[in-house]
Amino acid sequence: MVKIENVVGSGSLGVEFDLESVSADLGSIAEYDPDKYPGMYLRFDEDAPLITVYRTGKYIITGEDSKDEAYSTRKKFLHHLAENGMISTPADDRFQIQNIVCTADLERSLNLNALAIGLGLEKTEYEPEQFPGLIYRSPDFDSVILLFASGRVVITGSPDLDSAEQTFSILSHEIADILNIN
DNA sequence: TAGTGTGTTTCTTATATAGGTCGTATCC
DNA sequence: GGATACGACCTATATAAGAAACACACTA
Repeated sequence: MVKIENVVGSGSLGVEFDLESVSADLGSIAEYDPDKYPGMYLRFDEDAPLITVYRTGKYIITGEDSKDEAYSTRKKFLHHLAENGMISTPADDRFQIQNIVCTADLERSLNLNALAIGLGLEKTEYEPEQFPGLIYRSPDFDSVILLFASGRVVITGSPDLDSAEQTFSILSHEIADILNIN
């Protein structure tokens, strides 16, 4: 079972913003400190996902746990800008999901040293002194996989859930083969 | 050598994972 | 004061974005 933990999407509104005045107009939902970072942060609620808006009109949505919710947040964001007269509607913002972070569980503990050898040393990085997880990069996948001794798995870099599920399925079979051989 | 131009790196945000370290709090 | 417990934060991964700070190459 692959579960989405974070979705990152980006778009471009094709208009330039004066972030100083935009943040002043939007009030408490906006946070802008150009000395700290050139982007303006926008959050509709305390636990809501974060929207980072740039001077060029480009923006990033992070912190959603599904693709649909990311699109829903984008819709709310565009509606809010239109309501405040900052953009015209309908806006063609070329919004795209860029990255999905997923977790999964192999439901068995793993010997990461053995797994690094089995999966191929050229495709894996495992330095437990530096980081407790094994990093697996296969040319067969779009994404990068982090494997932990507990059997928990993090899949990151996927453009969609189908791709992450496919990656996890292939990985599960590869690991099963390795463990059966050993 | 100084100035300019280009390219690279770092910063920030979200999120899971887990081991290690560090600081703070509580108890004896 | 010492021991233990707990939380926070660091490490790494992907991804977008813009700006600043660098490093390096080239020309005058």
